[in-house]
Amino acid sequence: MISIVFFGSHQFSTPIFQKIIDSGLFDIKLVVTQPDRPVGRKQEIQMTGVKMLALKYNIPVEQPATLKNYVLPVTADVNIVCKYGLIIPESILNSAKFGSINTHASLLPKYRGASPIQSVLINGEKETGSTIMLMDKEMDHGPILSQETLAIDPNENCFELSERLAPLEAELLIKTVPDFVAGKISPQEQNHVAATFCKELTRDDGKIDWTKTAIGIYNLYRGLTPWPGIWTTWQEKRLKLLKIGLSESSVPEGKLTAVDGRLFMGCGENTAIEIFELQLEGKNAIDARGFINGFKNLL
RNA sequence: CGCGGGGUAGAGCAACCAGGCAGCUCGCAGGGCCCAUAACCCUGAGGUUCUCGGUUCAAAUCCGAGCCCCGCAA
Repeated sequence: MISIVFFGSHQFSTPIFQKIIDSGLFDIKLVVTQPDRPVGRKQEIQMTGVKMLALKYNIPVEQPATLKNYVLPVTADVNIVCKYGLIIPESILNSAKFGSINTHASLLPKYRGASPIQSVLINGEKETGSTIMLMDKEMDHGPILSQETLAIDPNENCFELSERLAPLEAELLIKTVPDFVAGKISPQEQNHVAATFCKELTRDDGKIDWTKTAIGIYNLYRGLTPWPGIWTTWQEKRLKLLKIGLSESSVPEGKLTAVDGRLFMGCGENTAIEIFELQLEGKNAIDARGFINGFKNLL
């Protein structure tokens, strides 16, 4: 059995970790995940999903705050890293017998970085995929072991795409690792000149630029749903647009407009979106109809 | 004690600051108009104004305490 140390912190890592456990192919010696952190308005301390799983299966957990000078208490055949969230020093990467393997939710060398799933949607890509690769000291830079492509539905959002990508990635991973350890795969160097990058997203990335076209804004919406979501300002307040769609209507750019009980916003180049569900700062989320009824005199 | 908005009819809002019959847009029920309608006209039902206490002749409104929802922030 192949012994592994699993590194993961993000929500996306949880189903993949589950799959690794369920496969029964691996001897999981240790889980490394980020420290429990305060979350939400009440700042309640919460552990990562990966840690919850580890506890459930009685797997030892380490949560170093930093990996500087950190030494793994065990060594394994392979380190598997899946959205751990911190840069892992070379000394740790090289501590495993066969090295460290990373999963990345894009068709590398495209979309290296922290937000591949969001970014492909924002850019309106038609396809994406999963890549399993060896890690080196640069981010998402190592030789590729395997890759699989997935077509993107023009209307799916980040959550839905993640839900489809995660099992694909998990399958590919548990197939690739044993083959690699058995020497059946020769790693392929990435075509570094073709590399593109995506940064970590913040709430500010969800602020809508109404001079962009409707399709651009719709893609932003898809990429940032459910987090951090897209928003604009209205009556000096933050207005989140929770559910929108493309529209053929012709309405003024950047102006919230009600027509026949439906809500529209004009975008660049005479395009428009329709808003179905929205939320004003300090208020609950409501549908377009309720919004129009309440703010009729302001629309 | 991180900052801020809010709780009023089934939904969304107004009235609160300067206390005096609780209102608007929808929805719902009934009726009318129409070839017909989610359109239009008329009528109606539906409220412990989050809870508890205080001030007052009088509290949705002012004061105090509590519960709940939400936007930031992390």
